[in-house]
Amino acid sequence: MLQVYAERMSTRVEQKERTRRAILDAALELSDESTLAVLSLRQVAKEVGIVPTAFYRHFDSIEALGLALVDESFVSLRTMMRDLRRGDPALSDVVDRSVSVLVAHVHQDRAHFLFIARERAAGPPAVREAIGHQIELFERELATDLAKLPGTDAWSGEDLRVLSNLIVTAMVSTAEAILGAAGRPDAEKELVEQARTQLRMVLIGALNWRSKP
Amino acid sequence: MLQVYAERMSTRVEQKERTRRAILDAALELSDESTLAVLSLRQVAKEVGIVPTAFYRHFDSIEALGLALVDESFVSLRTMMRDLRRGDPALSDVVDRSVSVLVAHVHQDRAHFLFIARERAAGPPAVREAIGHQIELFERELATDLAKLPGTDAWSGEDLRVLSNLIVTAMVSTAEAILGAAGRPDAEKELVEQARTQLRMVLIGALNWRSKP
DNA sequence: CGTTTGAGTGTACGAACGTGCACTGAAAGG
DNA sequence: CCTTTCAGTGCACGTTCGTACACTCAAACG
Repeated sequence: MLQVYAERMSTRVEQKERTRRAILDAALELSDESTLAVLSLRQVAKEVGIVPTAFYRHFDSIEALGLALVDESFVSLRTMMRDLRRGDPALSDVVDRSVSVLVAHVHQDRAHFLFIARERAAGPPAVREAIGHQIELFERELATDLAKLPGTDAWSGEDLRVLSNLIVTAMVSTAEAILGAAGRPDAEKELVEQARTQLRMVLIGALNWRSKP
Repeated sequence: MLQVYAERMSTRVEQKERTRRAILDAALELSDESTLAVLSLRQVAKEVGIVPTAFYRHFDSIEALGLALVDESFVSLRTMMRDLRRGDPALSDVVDRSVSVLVAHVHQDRAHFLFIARERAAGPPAVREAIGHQIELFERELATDLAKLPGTDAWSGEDLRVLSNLIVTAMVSTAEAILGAAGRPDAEKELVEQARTQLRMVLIGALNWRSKP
């Protein structure tokens, strides 16, 4: 039953995985216009080239499909986080580098970012919850990273969490704005500059924290 | 034709306005579950108690209804802004007061805030655009208010705009979080405290701006 | 090599959708 | 008082939807 010596993927499961991928891709593409909530099983099936009922071989419902897309999207984001963590130099250029990495990933994984931005606010409750949970994990990771920076010794864990939330919120907003500025490089450039300035403002506030409570 | 001496509203237009209001209210209520995009004309009509085709006597489409709801929602927000501007004392308590006013208005106009939060990200393009435009106006108003505060003399208009955007972004995020924390007063209390801390951090950063560029 | 498995097919159904069209009847207007 | 206006009615249509059910047929299994 189980192919222990995986010399080659059996064609059966290969084909199933290929169809599953096609469904995920089609859903991602189709939900770019409007929302997951208005995405019909039949639309997806037609786009993929299968009969509607065959959809159930892969997902129980559109909502289950949505949860799979959330997981997939956040894999991209974790890659981004890893890129960000490569070398943690002084504060001097950490801002520029962070924003650059964010922008690069937004372009590279446009569909996933669009999906998250939309469904975060308007998706089915389960999807919204899943996204909220992932973002919360992000905030926690950022907090532990921030704790490693010099000058944060006297900070409480609570303050670190609050600061992380502020930064993540600002970055999410920046990502959404960049998505909305597609095809207008000048507008995007301005947004990038704005994000850098904001991040610097926040960091300056953070570094002066506790001294002026 | 025009009732110049408006002794009493004629019953005809009164009734029409009443139905229009009922449609707006029904749409607001129904779109709380899911999105405007999945809201059907027939659902709204049934909720209101009219026949589907009668809907067209008031709106051309669900999207037009959405635009009307955007206008209506931002009337609430402008009321909030006016409340905020009443007396502009020292920075000392401006933060606490601003957050309190925001929270009060979120509770008072819950449906409108929910509508804006959802449609901002997932509504029809025209609706998204209208919301984005209104938020931009907010940022501009906030920028002119900030310019009146002491200590901002050396600021460029650009920096003011960037700061306003950051603050508005944080407040929008706070409002969304509070909406999501309905019925959990402890969680809300924590969110309020977080918002206050964040606003203070940002203001400290702003006040030290230019000195540490 | 015969048997089992399961991804994908084909048909068919009832429900909900947007909208066109002809209508009614009471309030507003002259 | 007679006429016009128009919010709301009632019906009918073609589409799209989710899903049930019985099926095929090739790969995988033993």
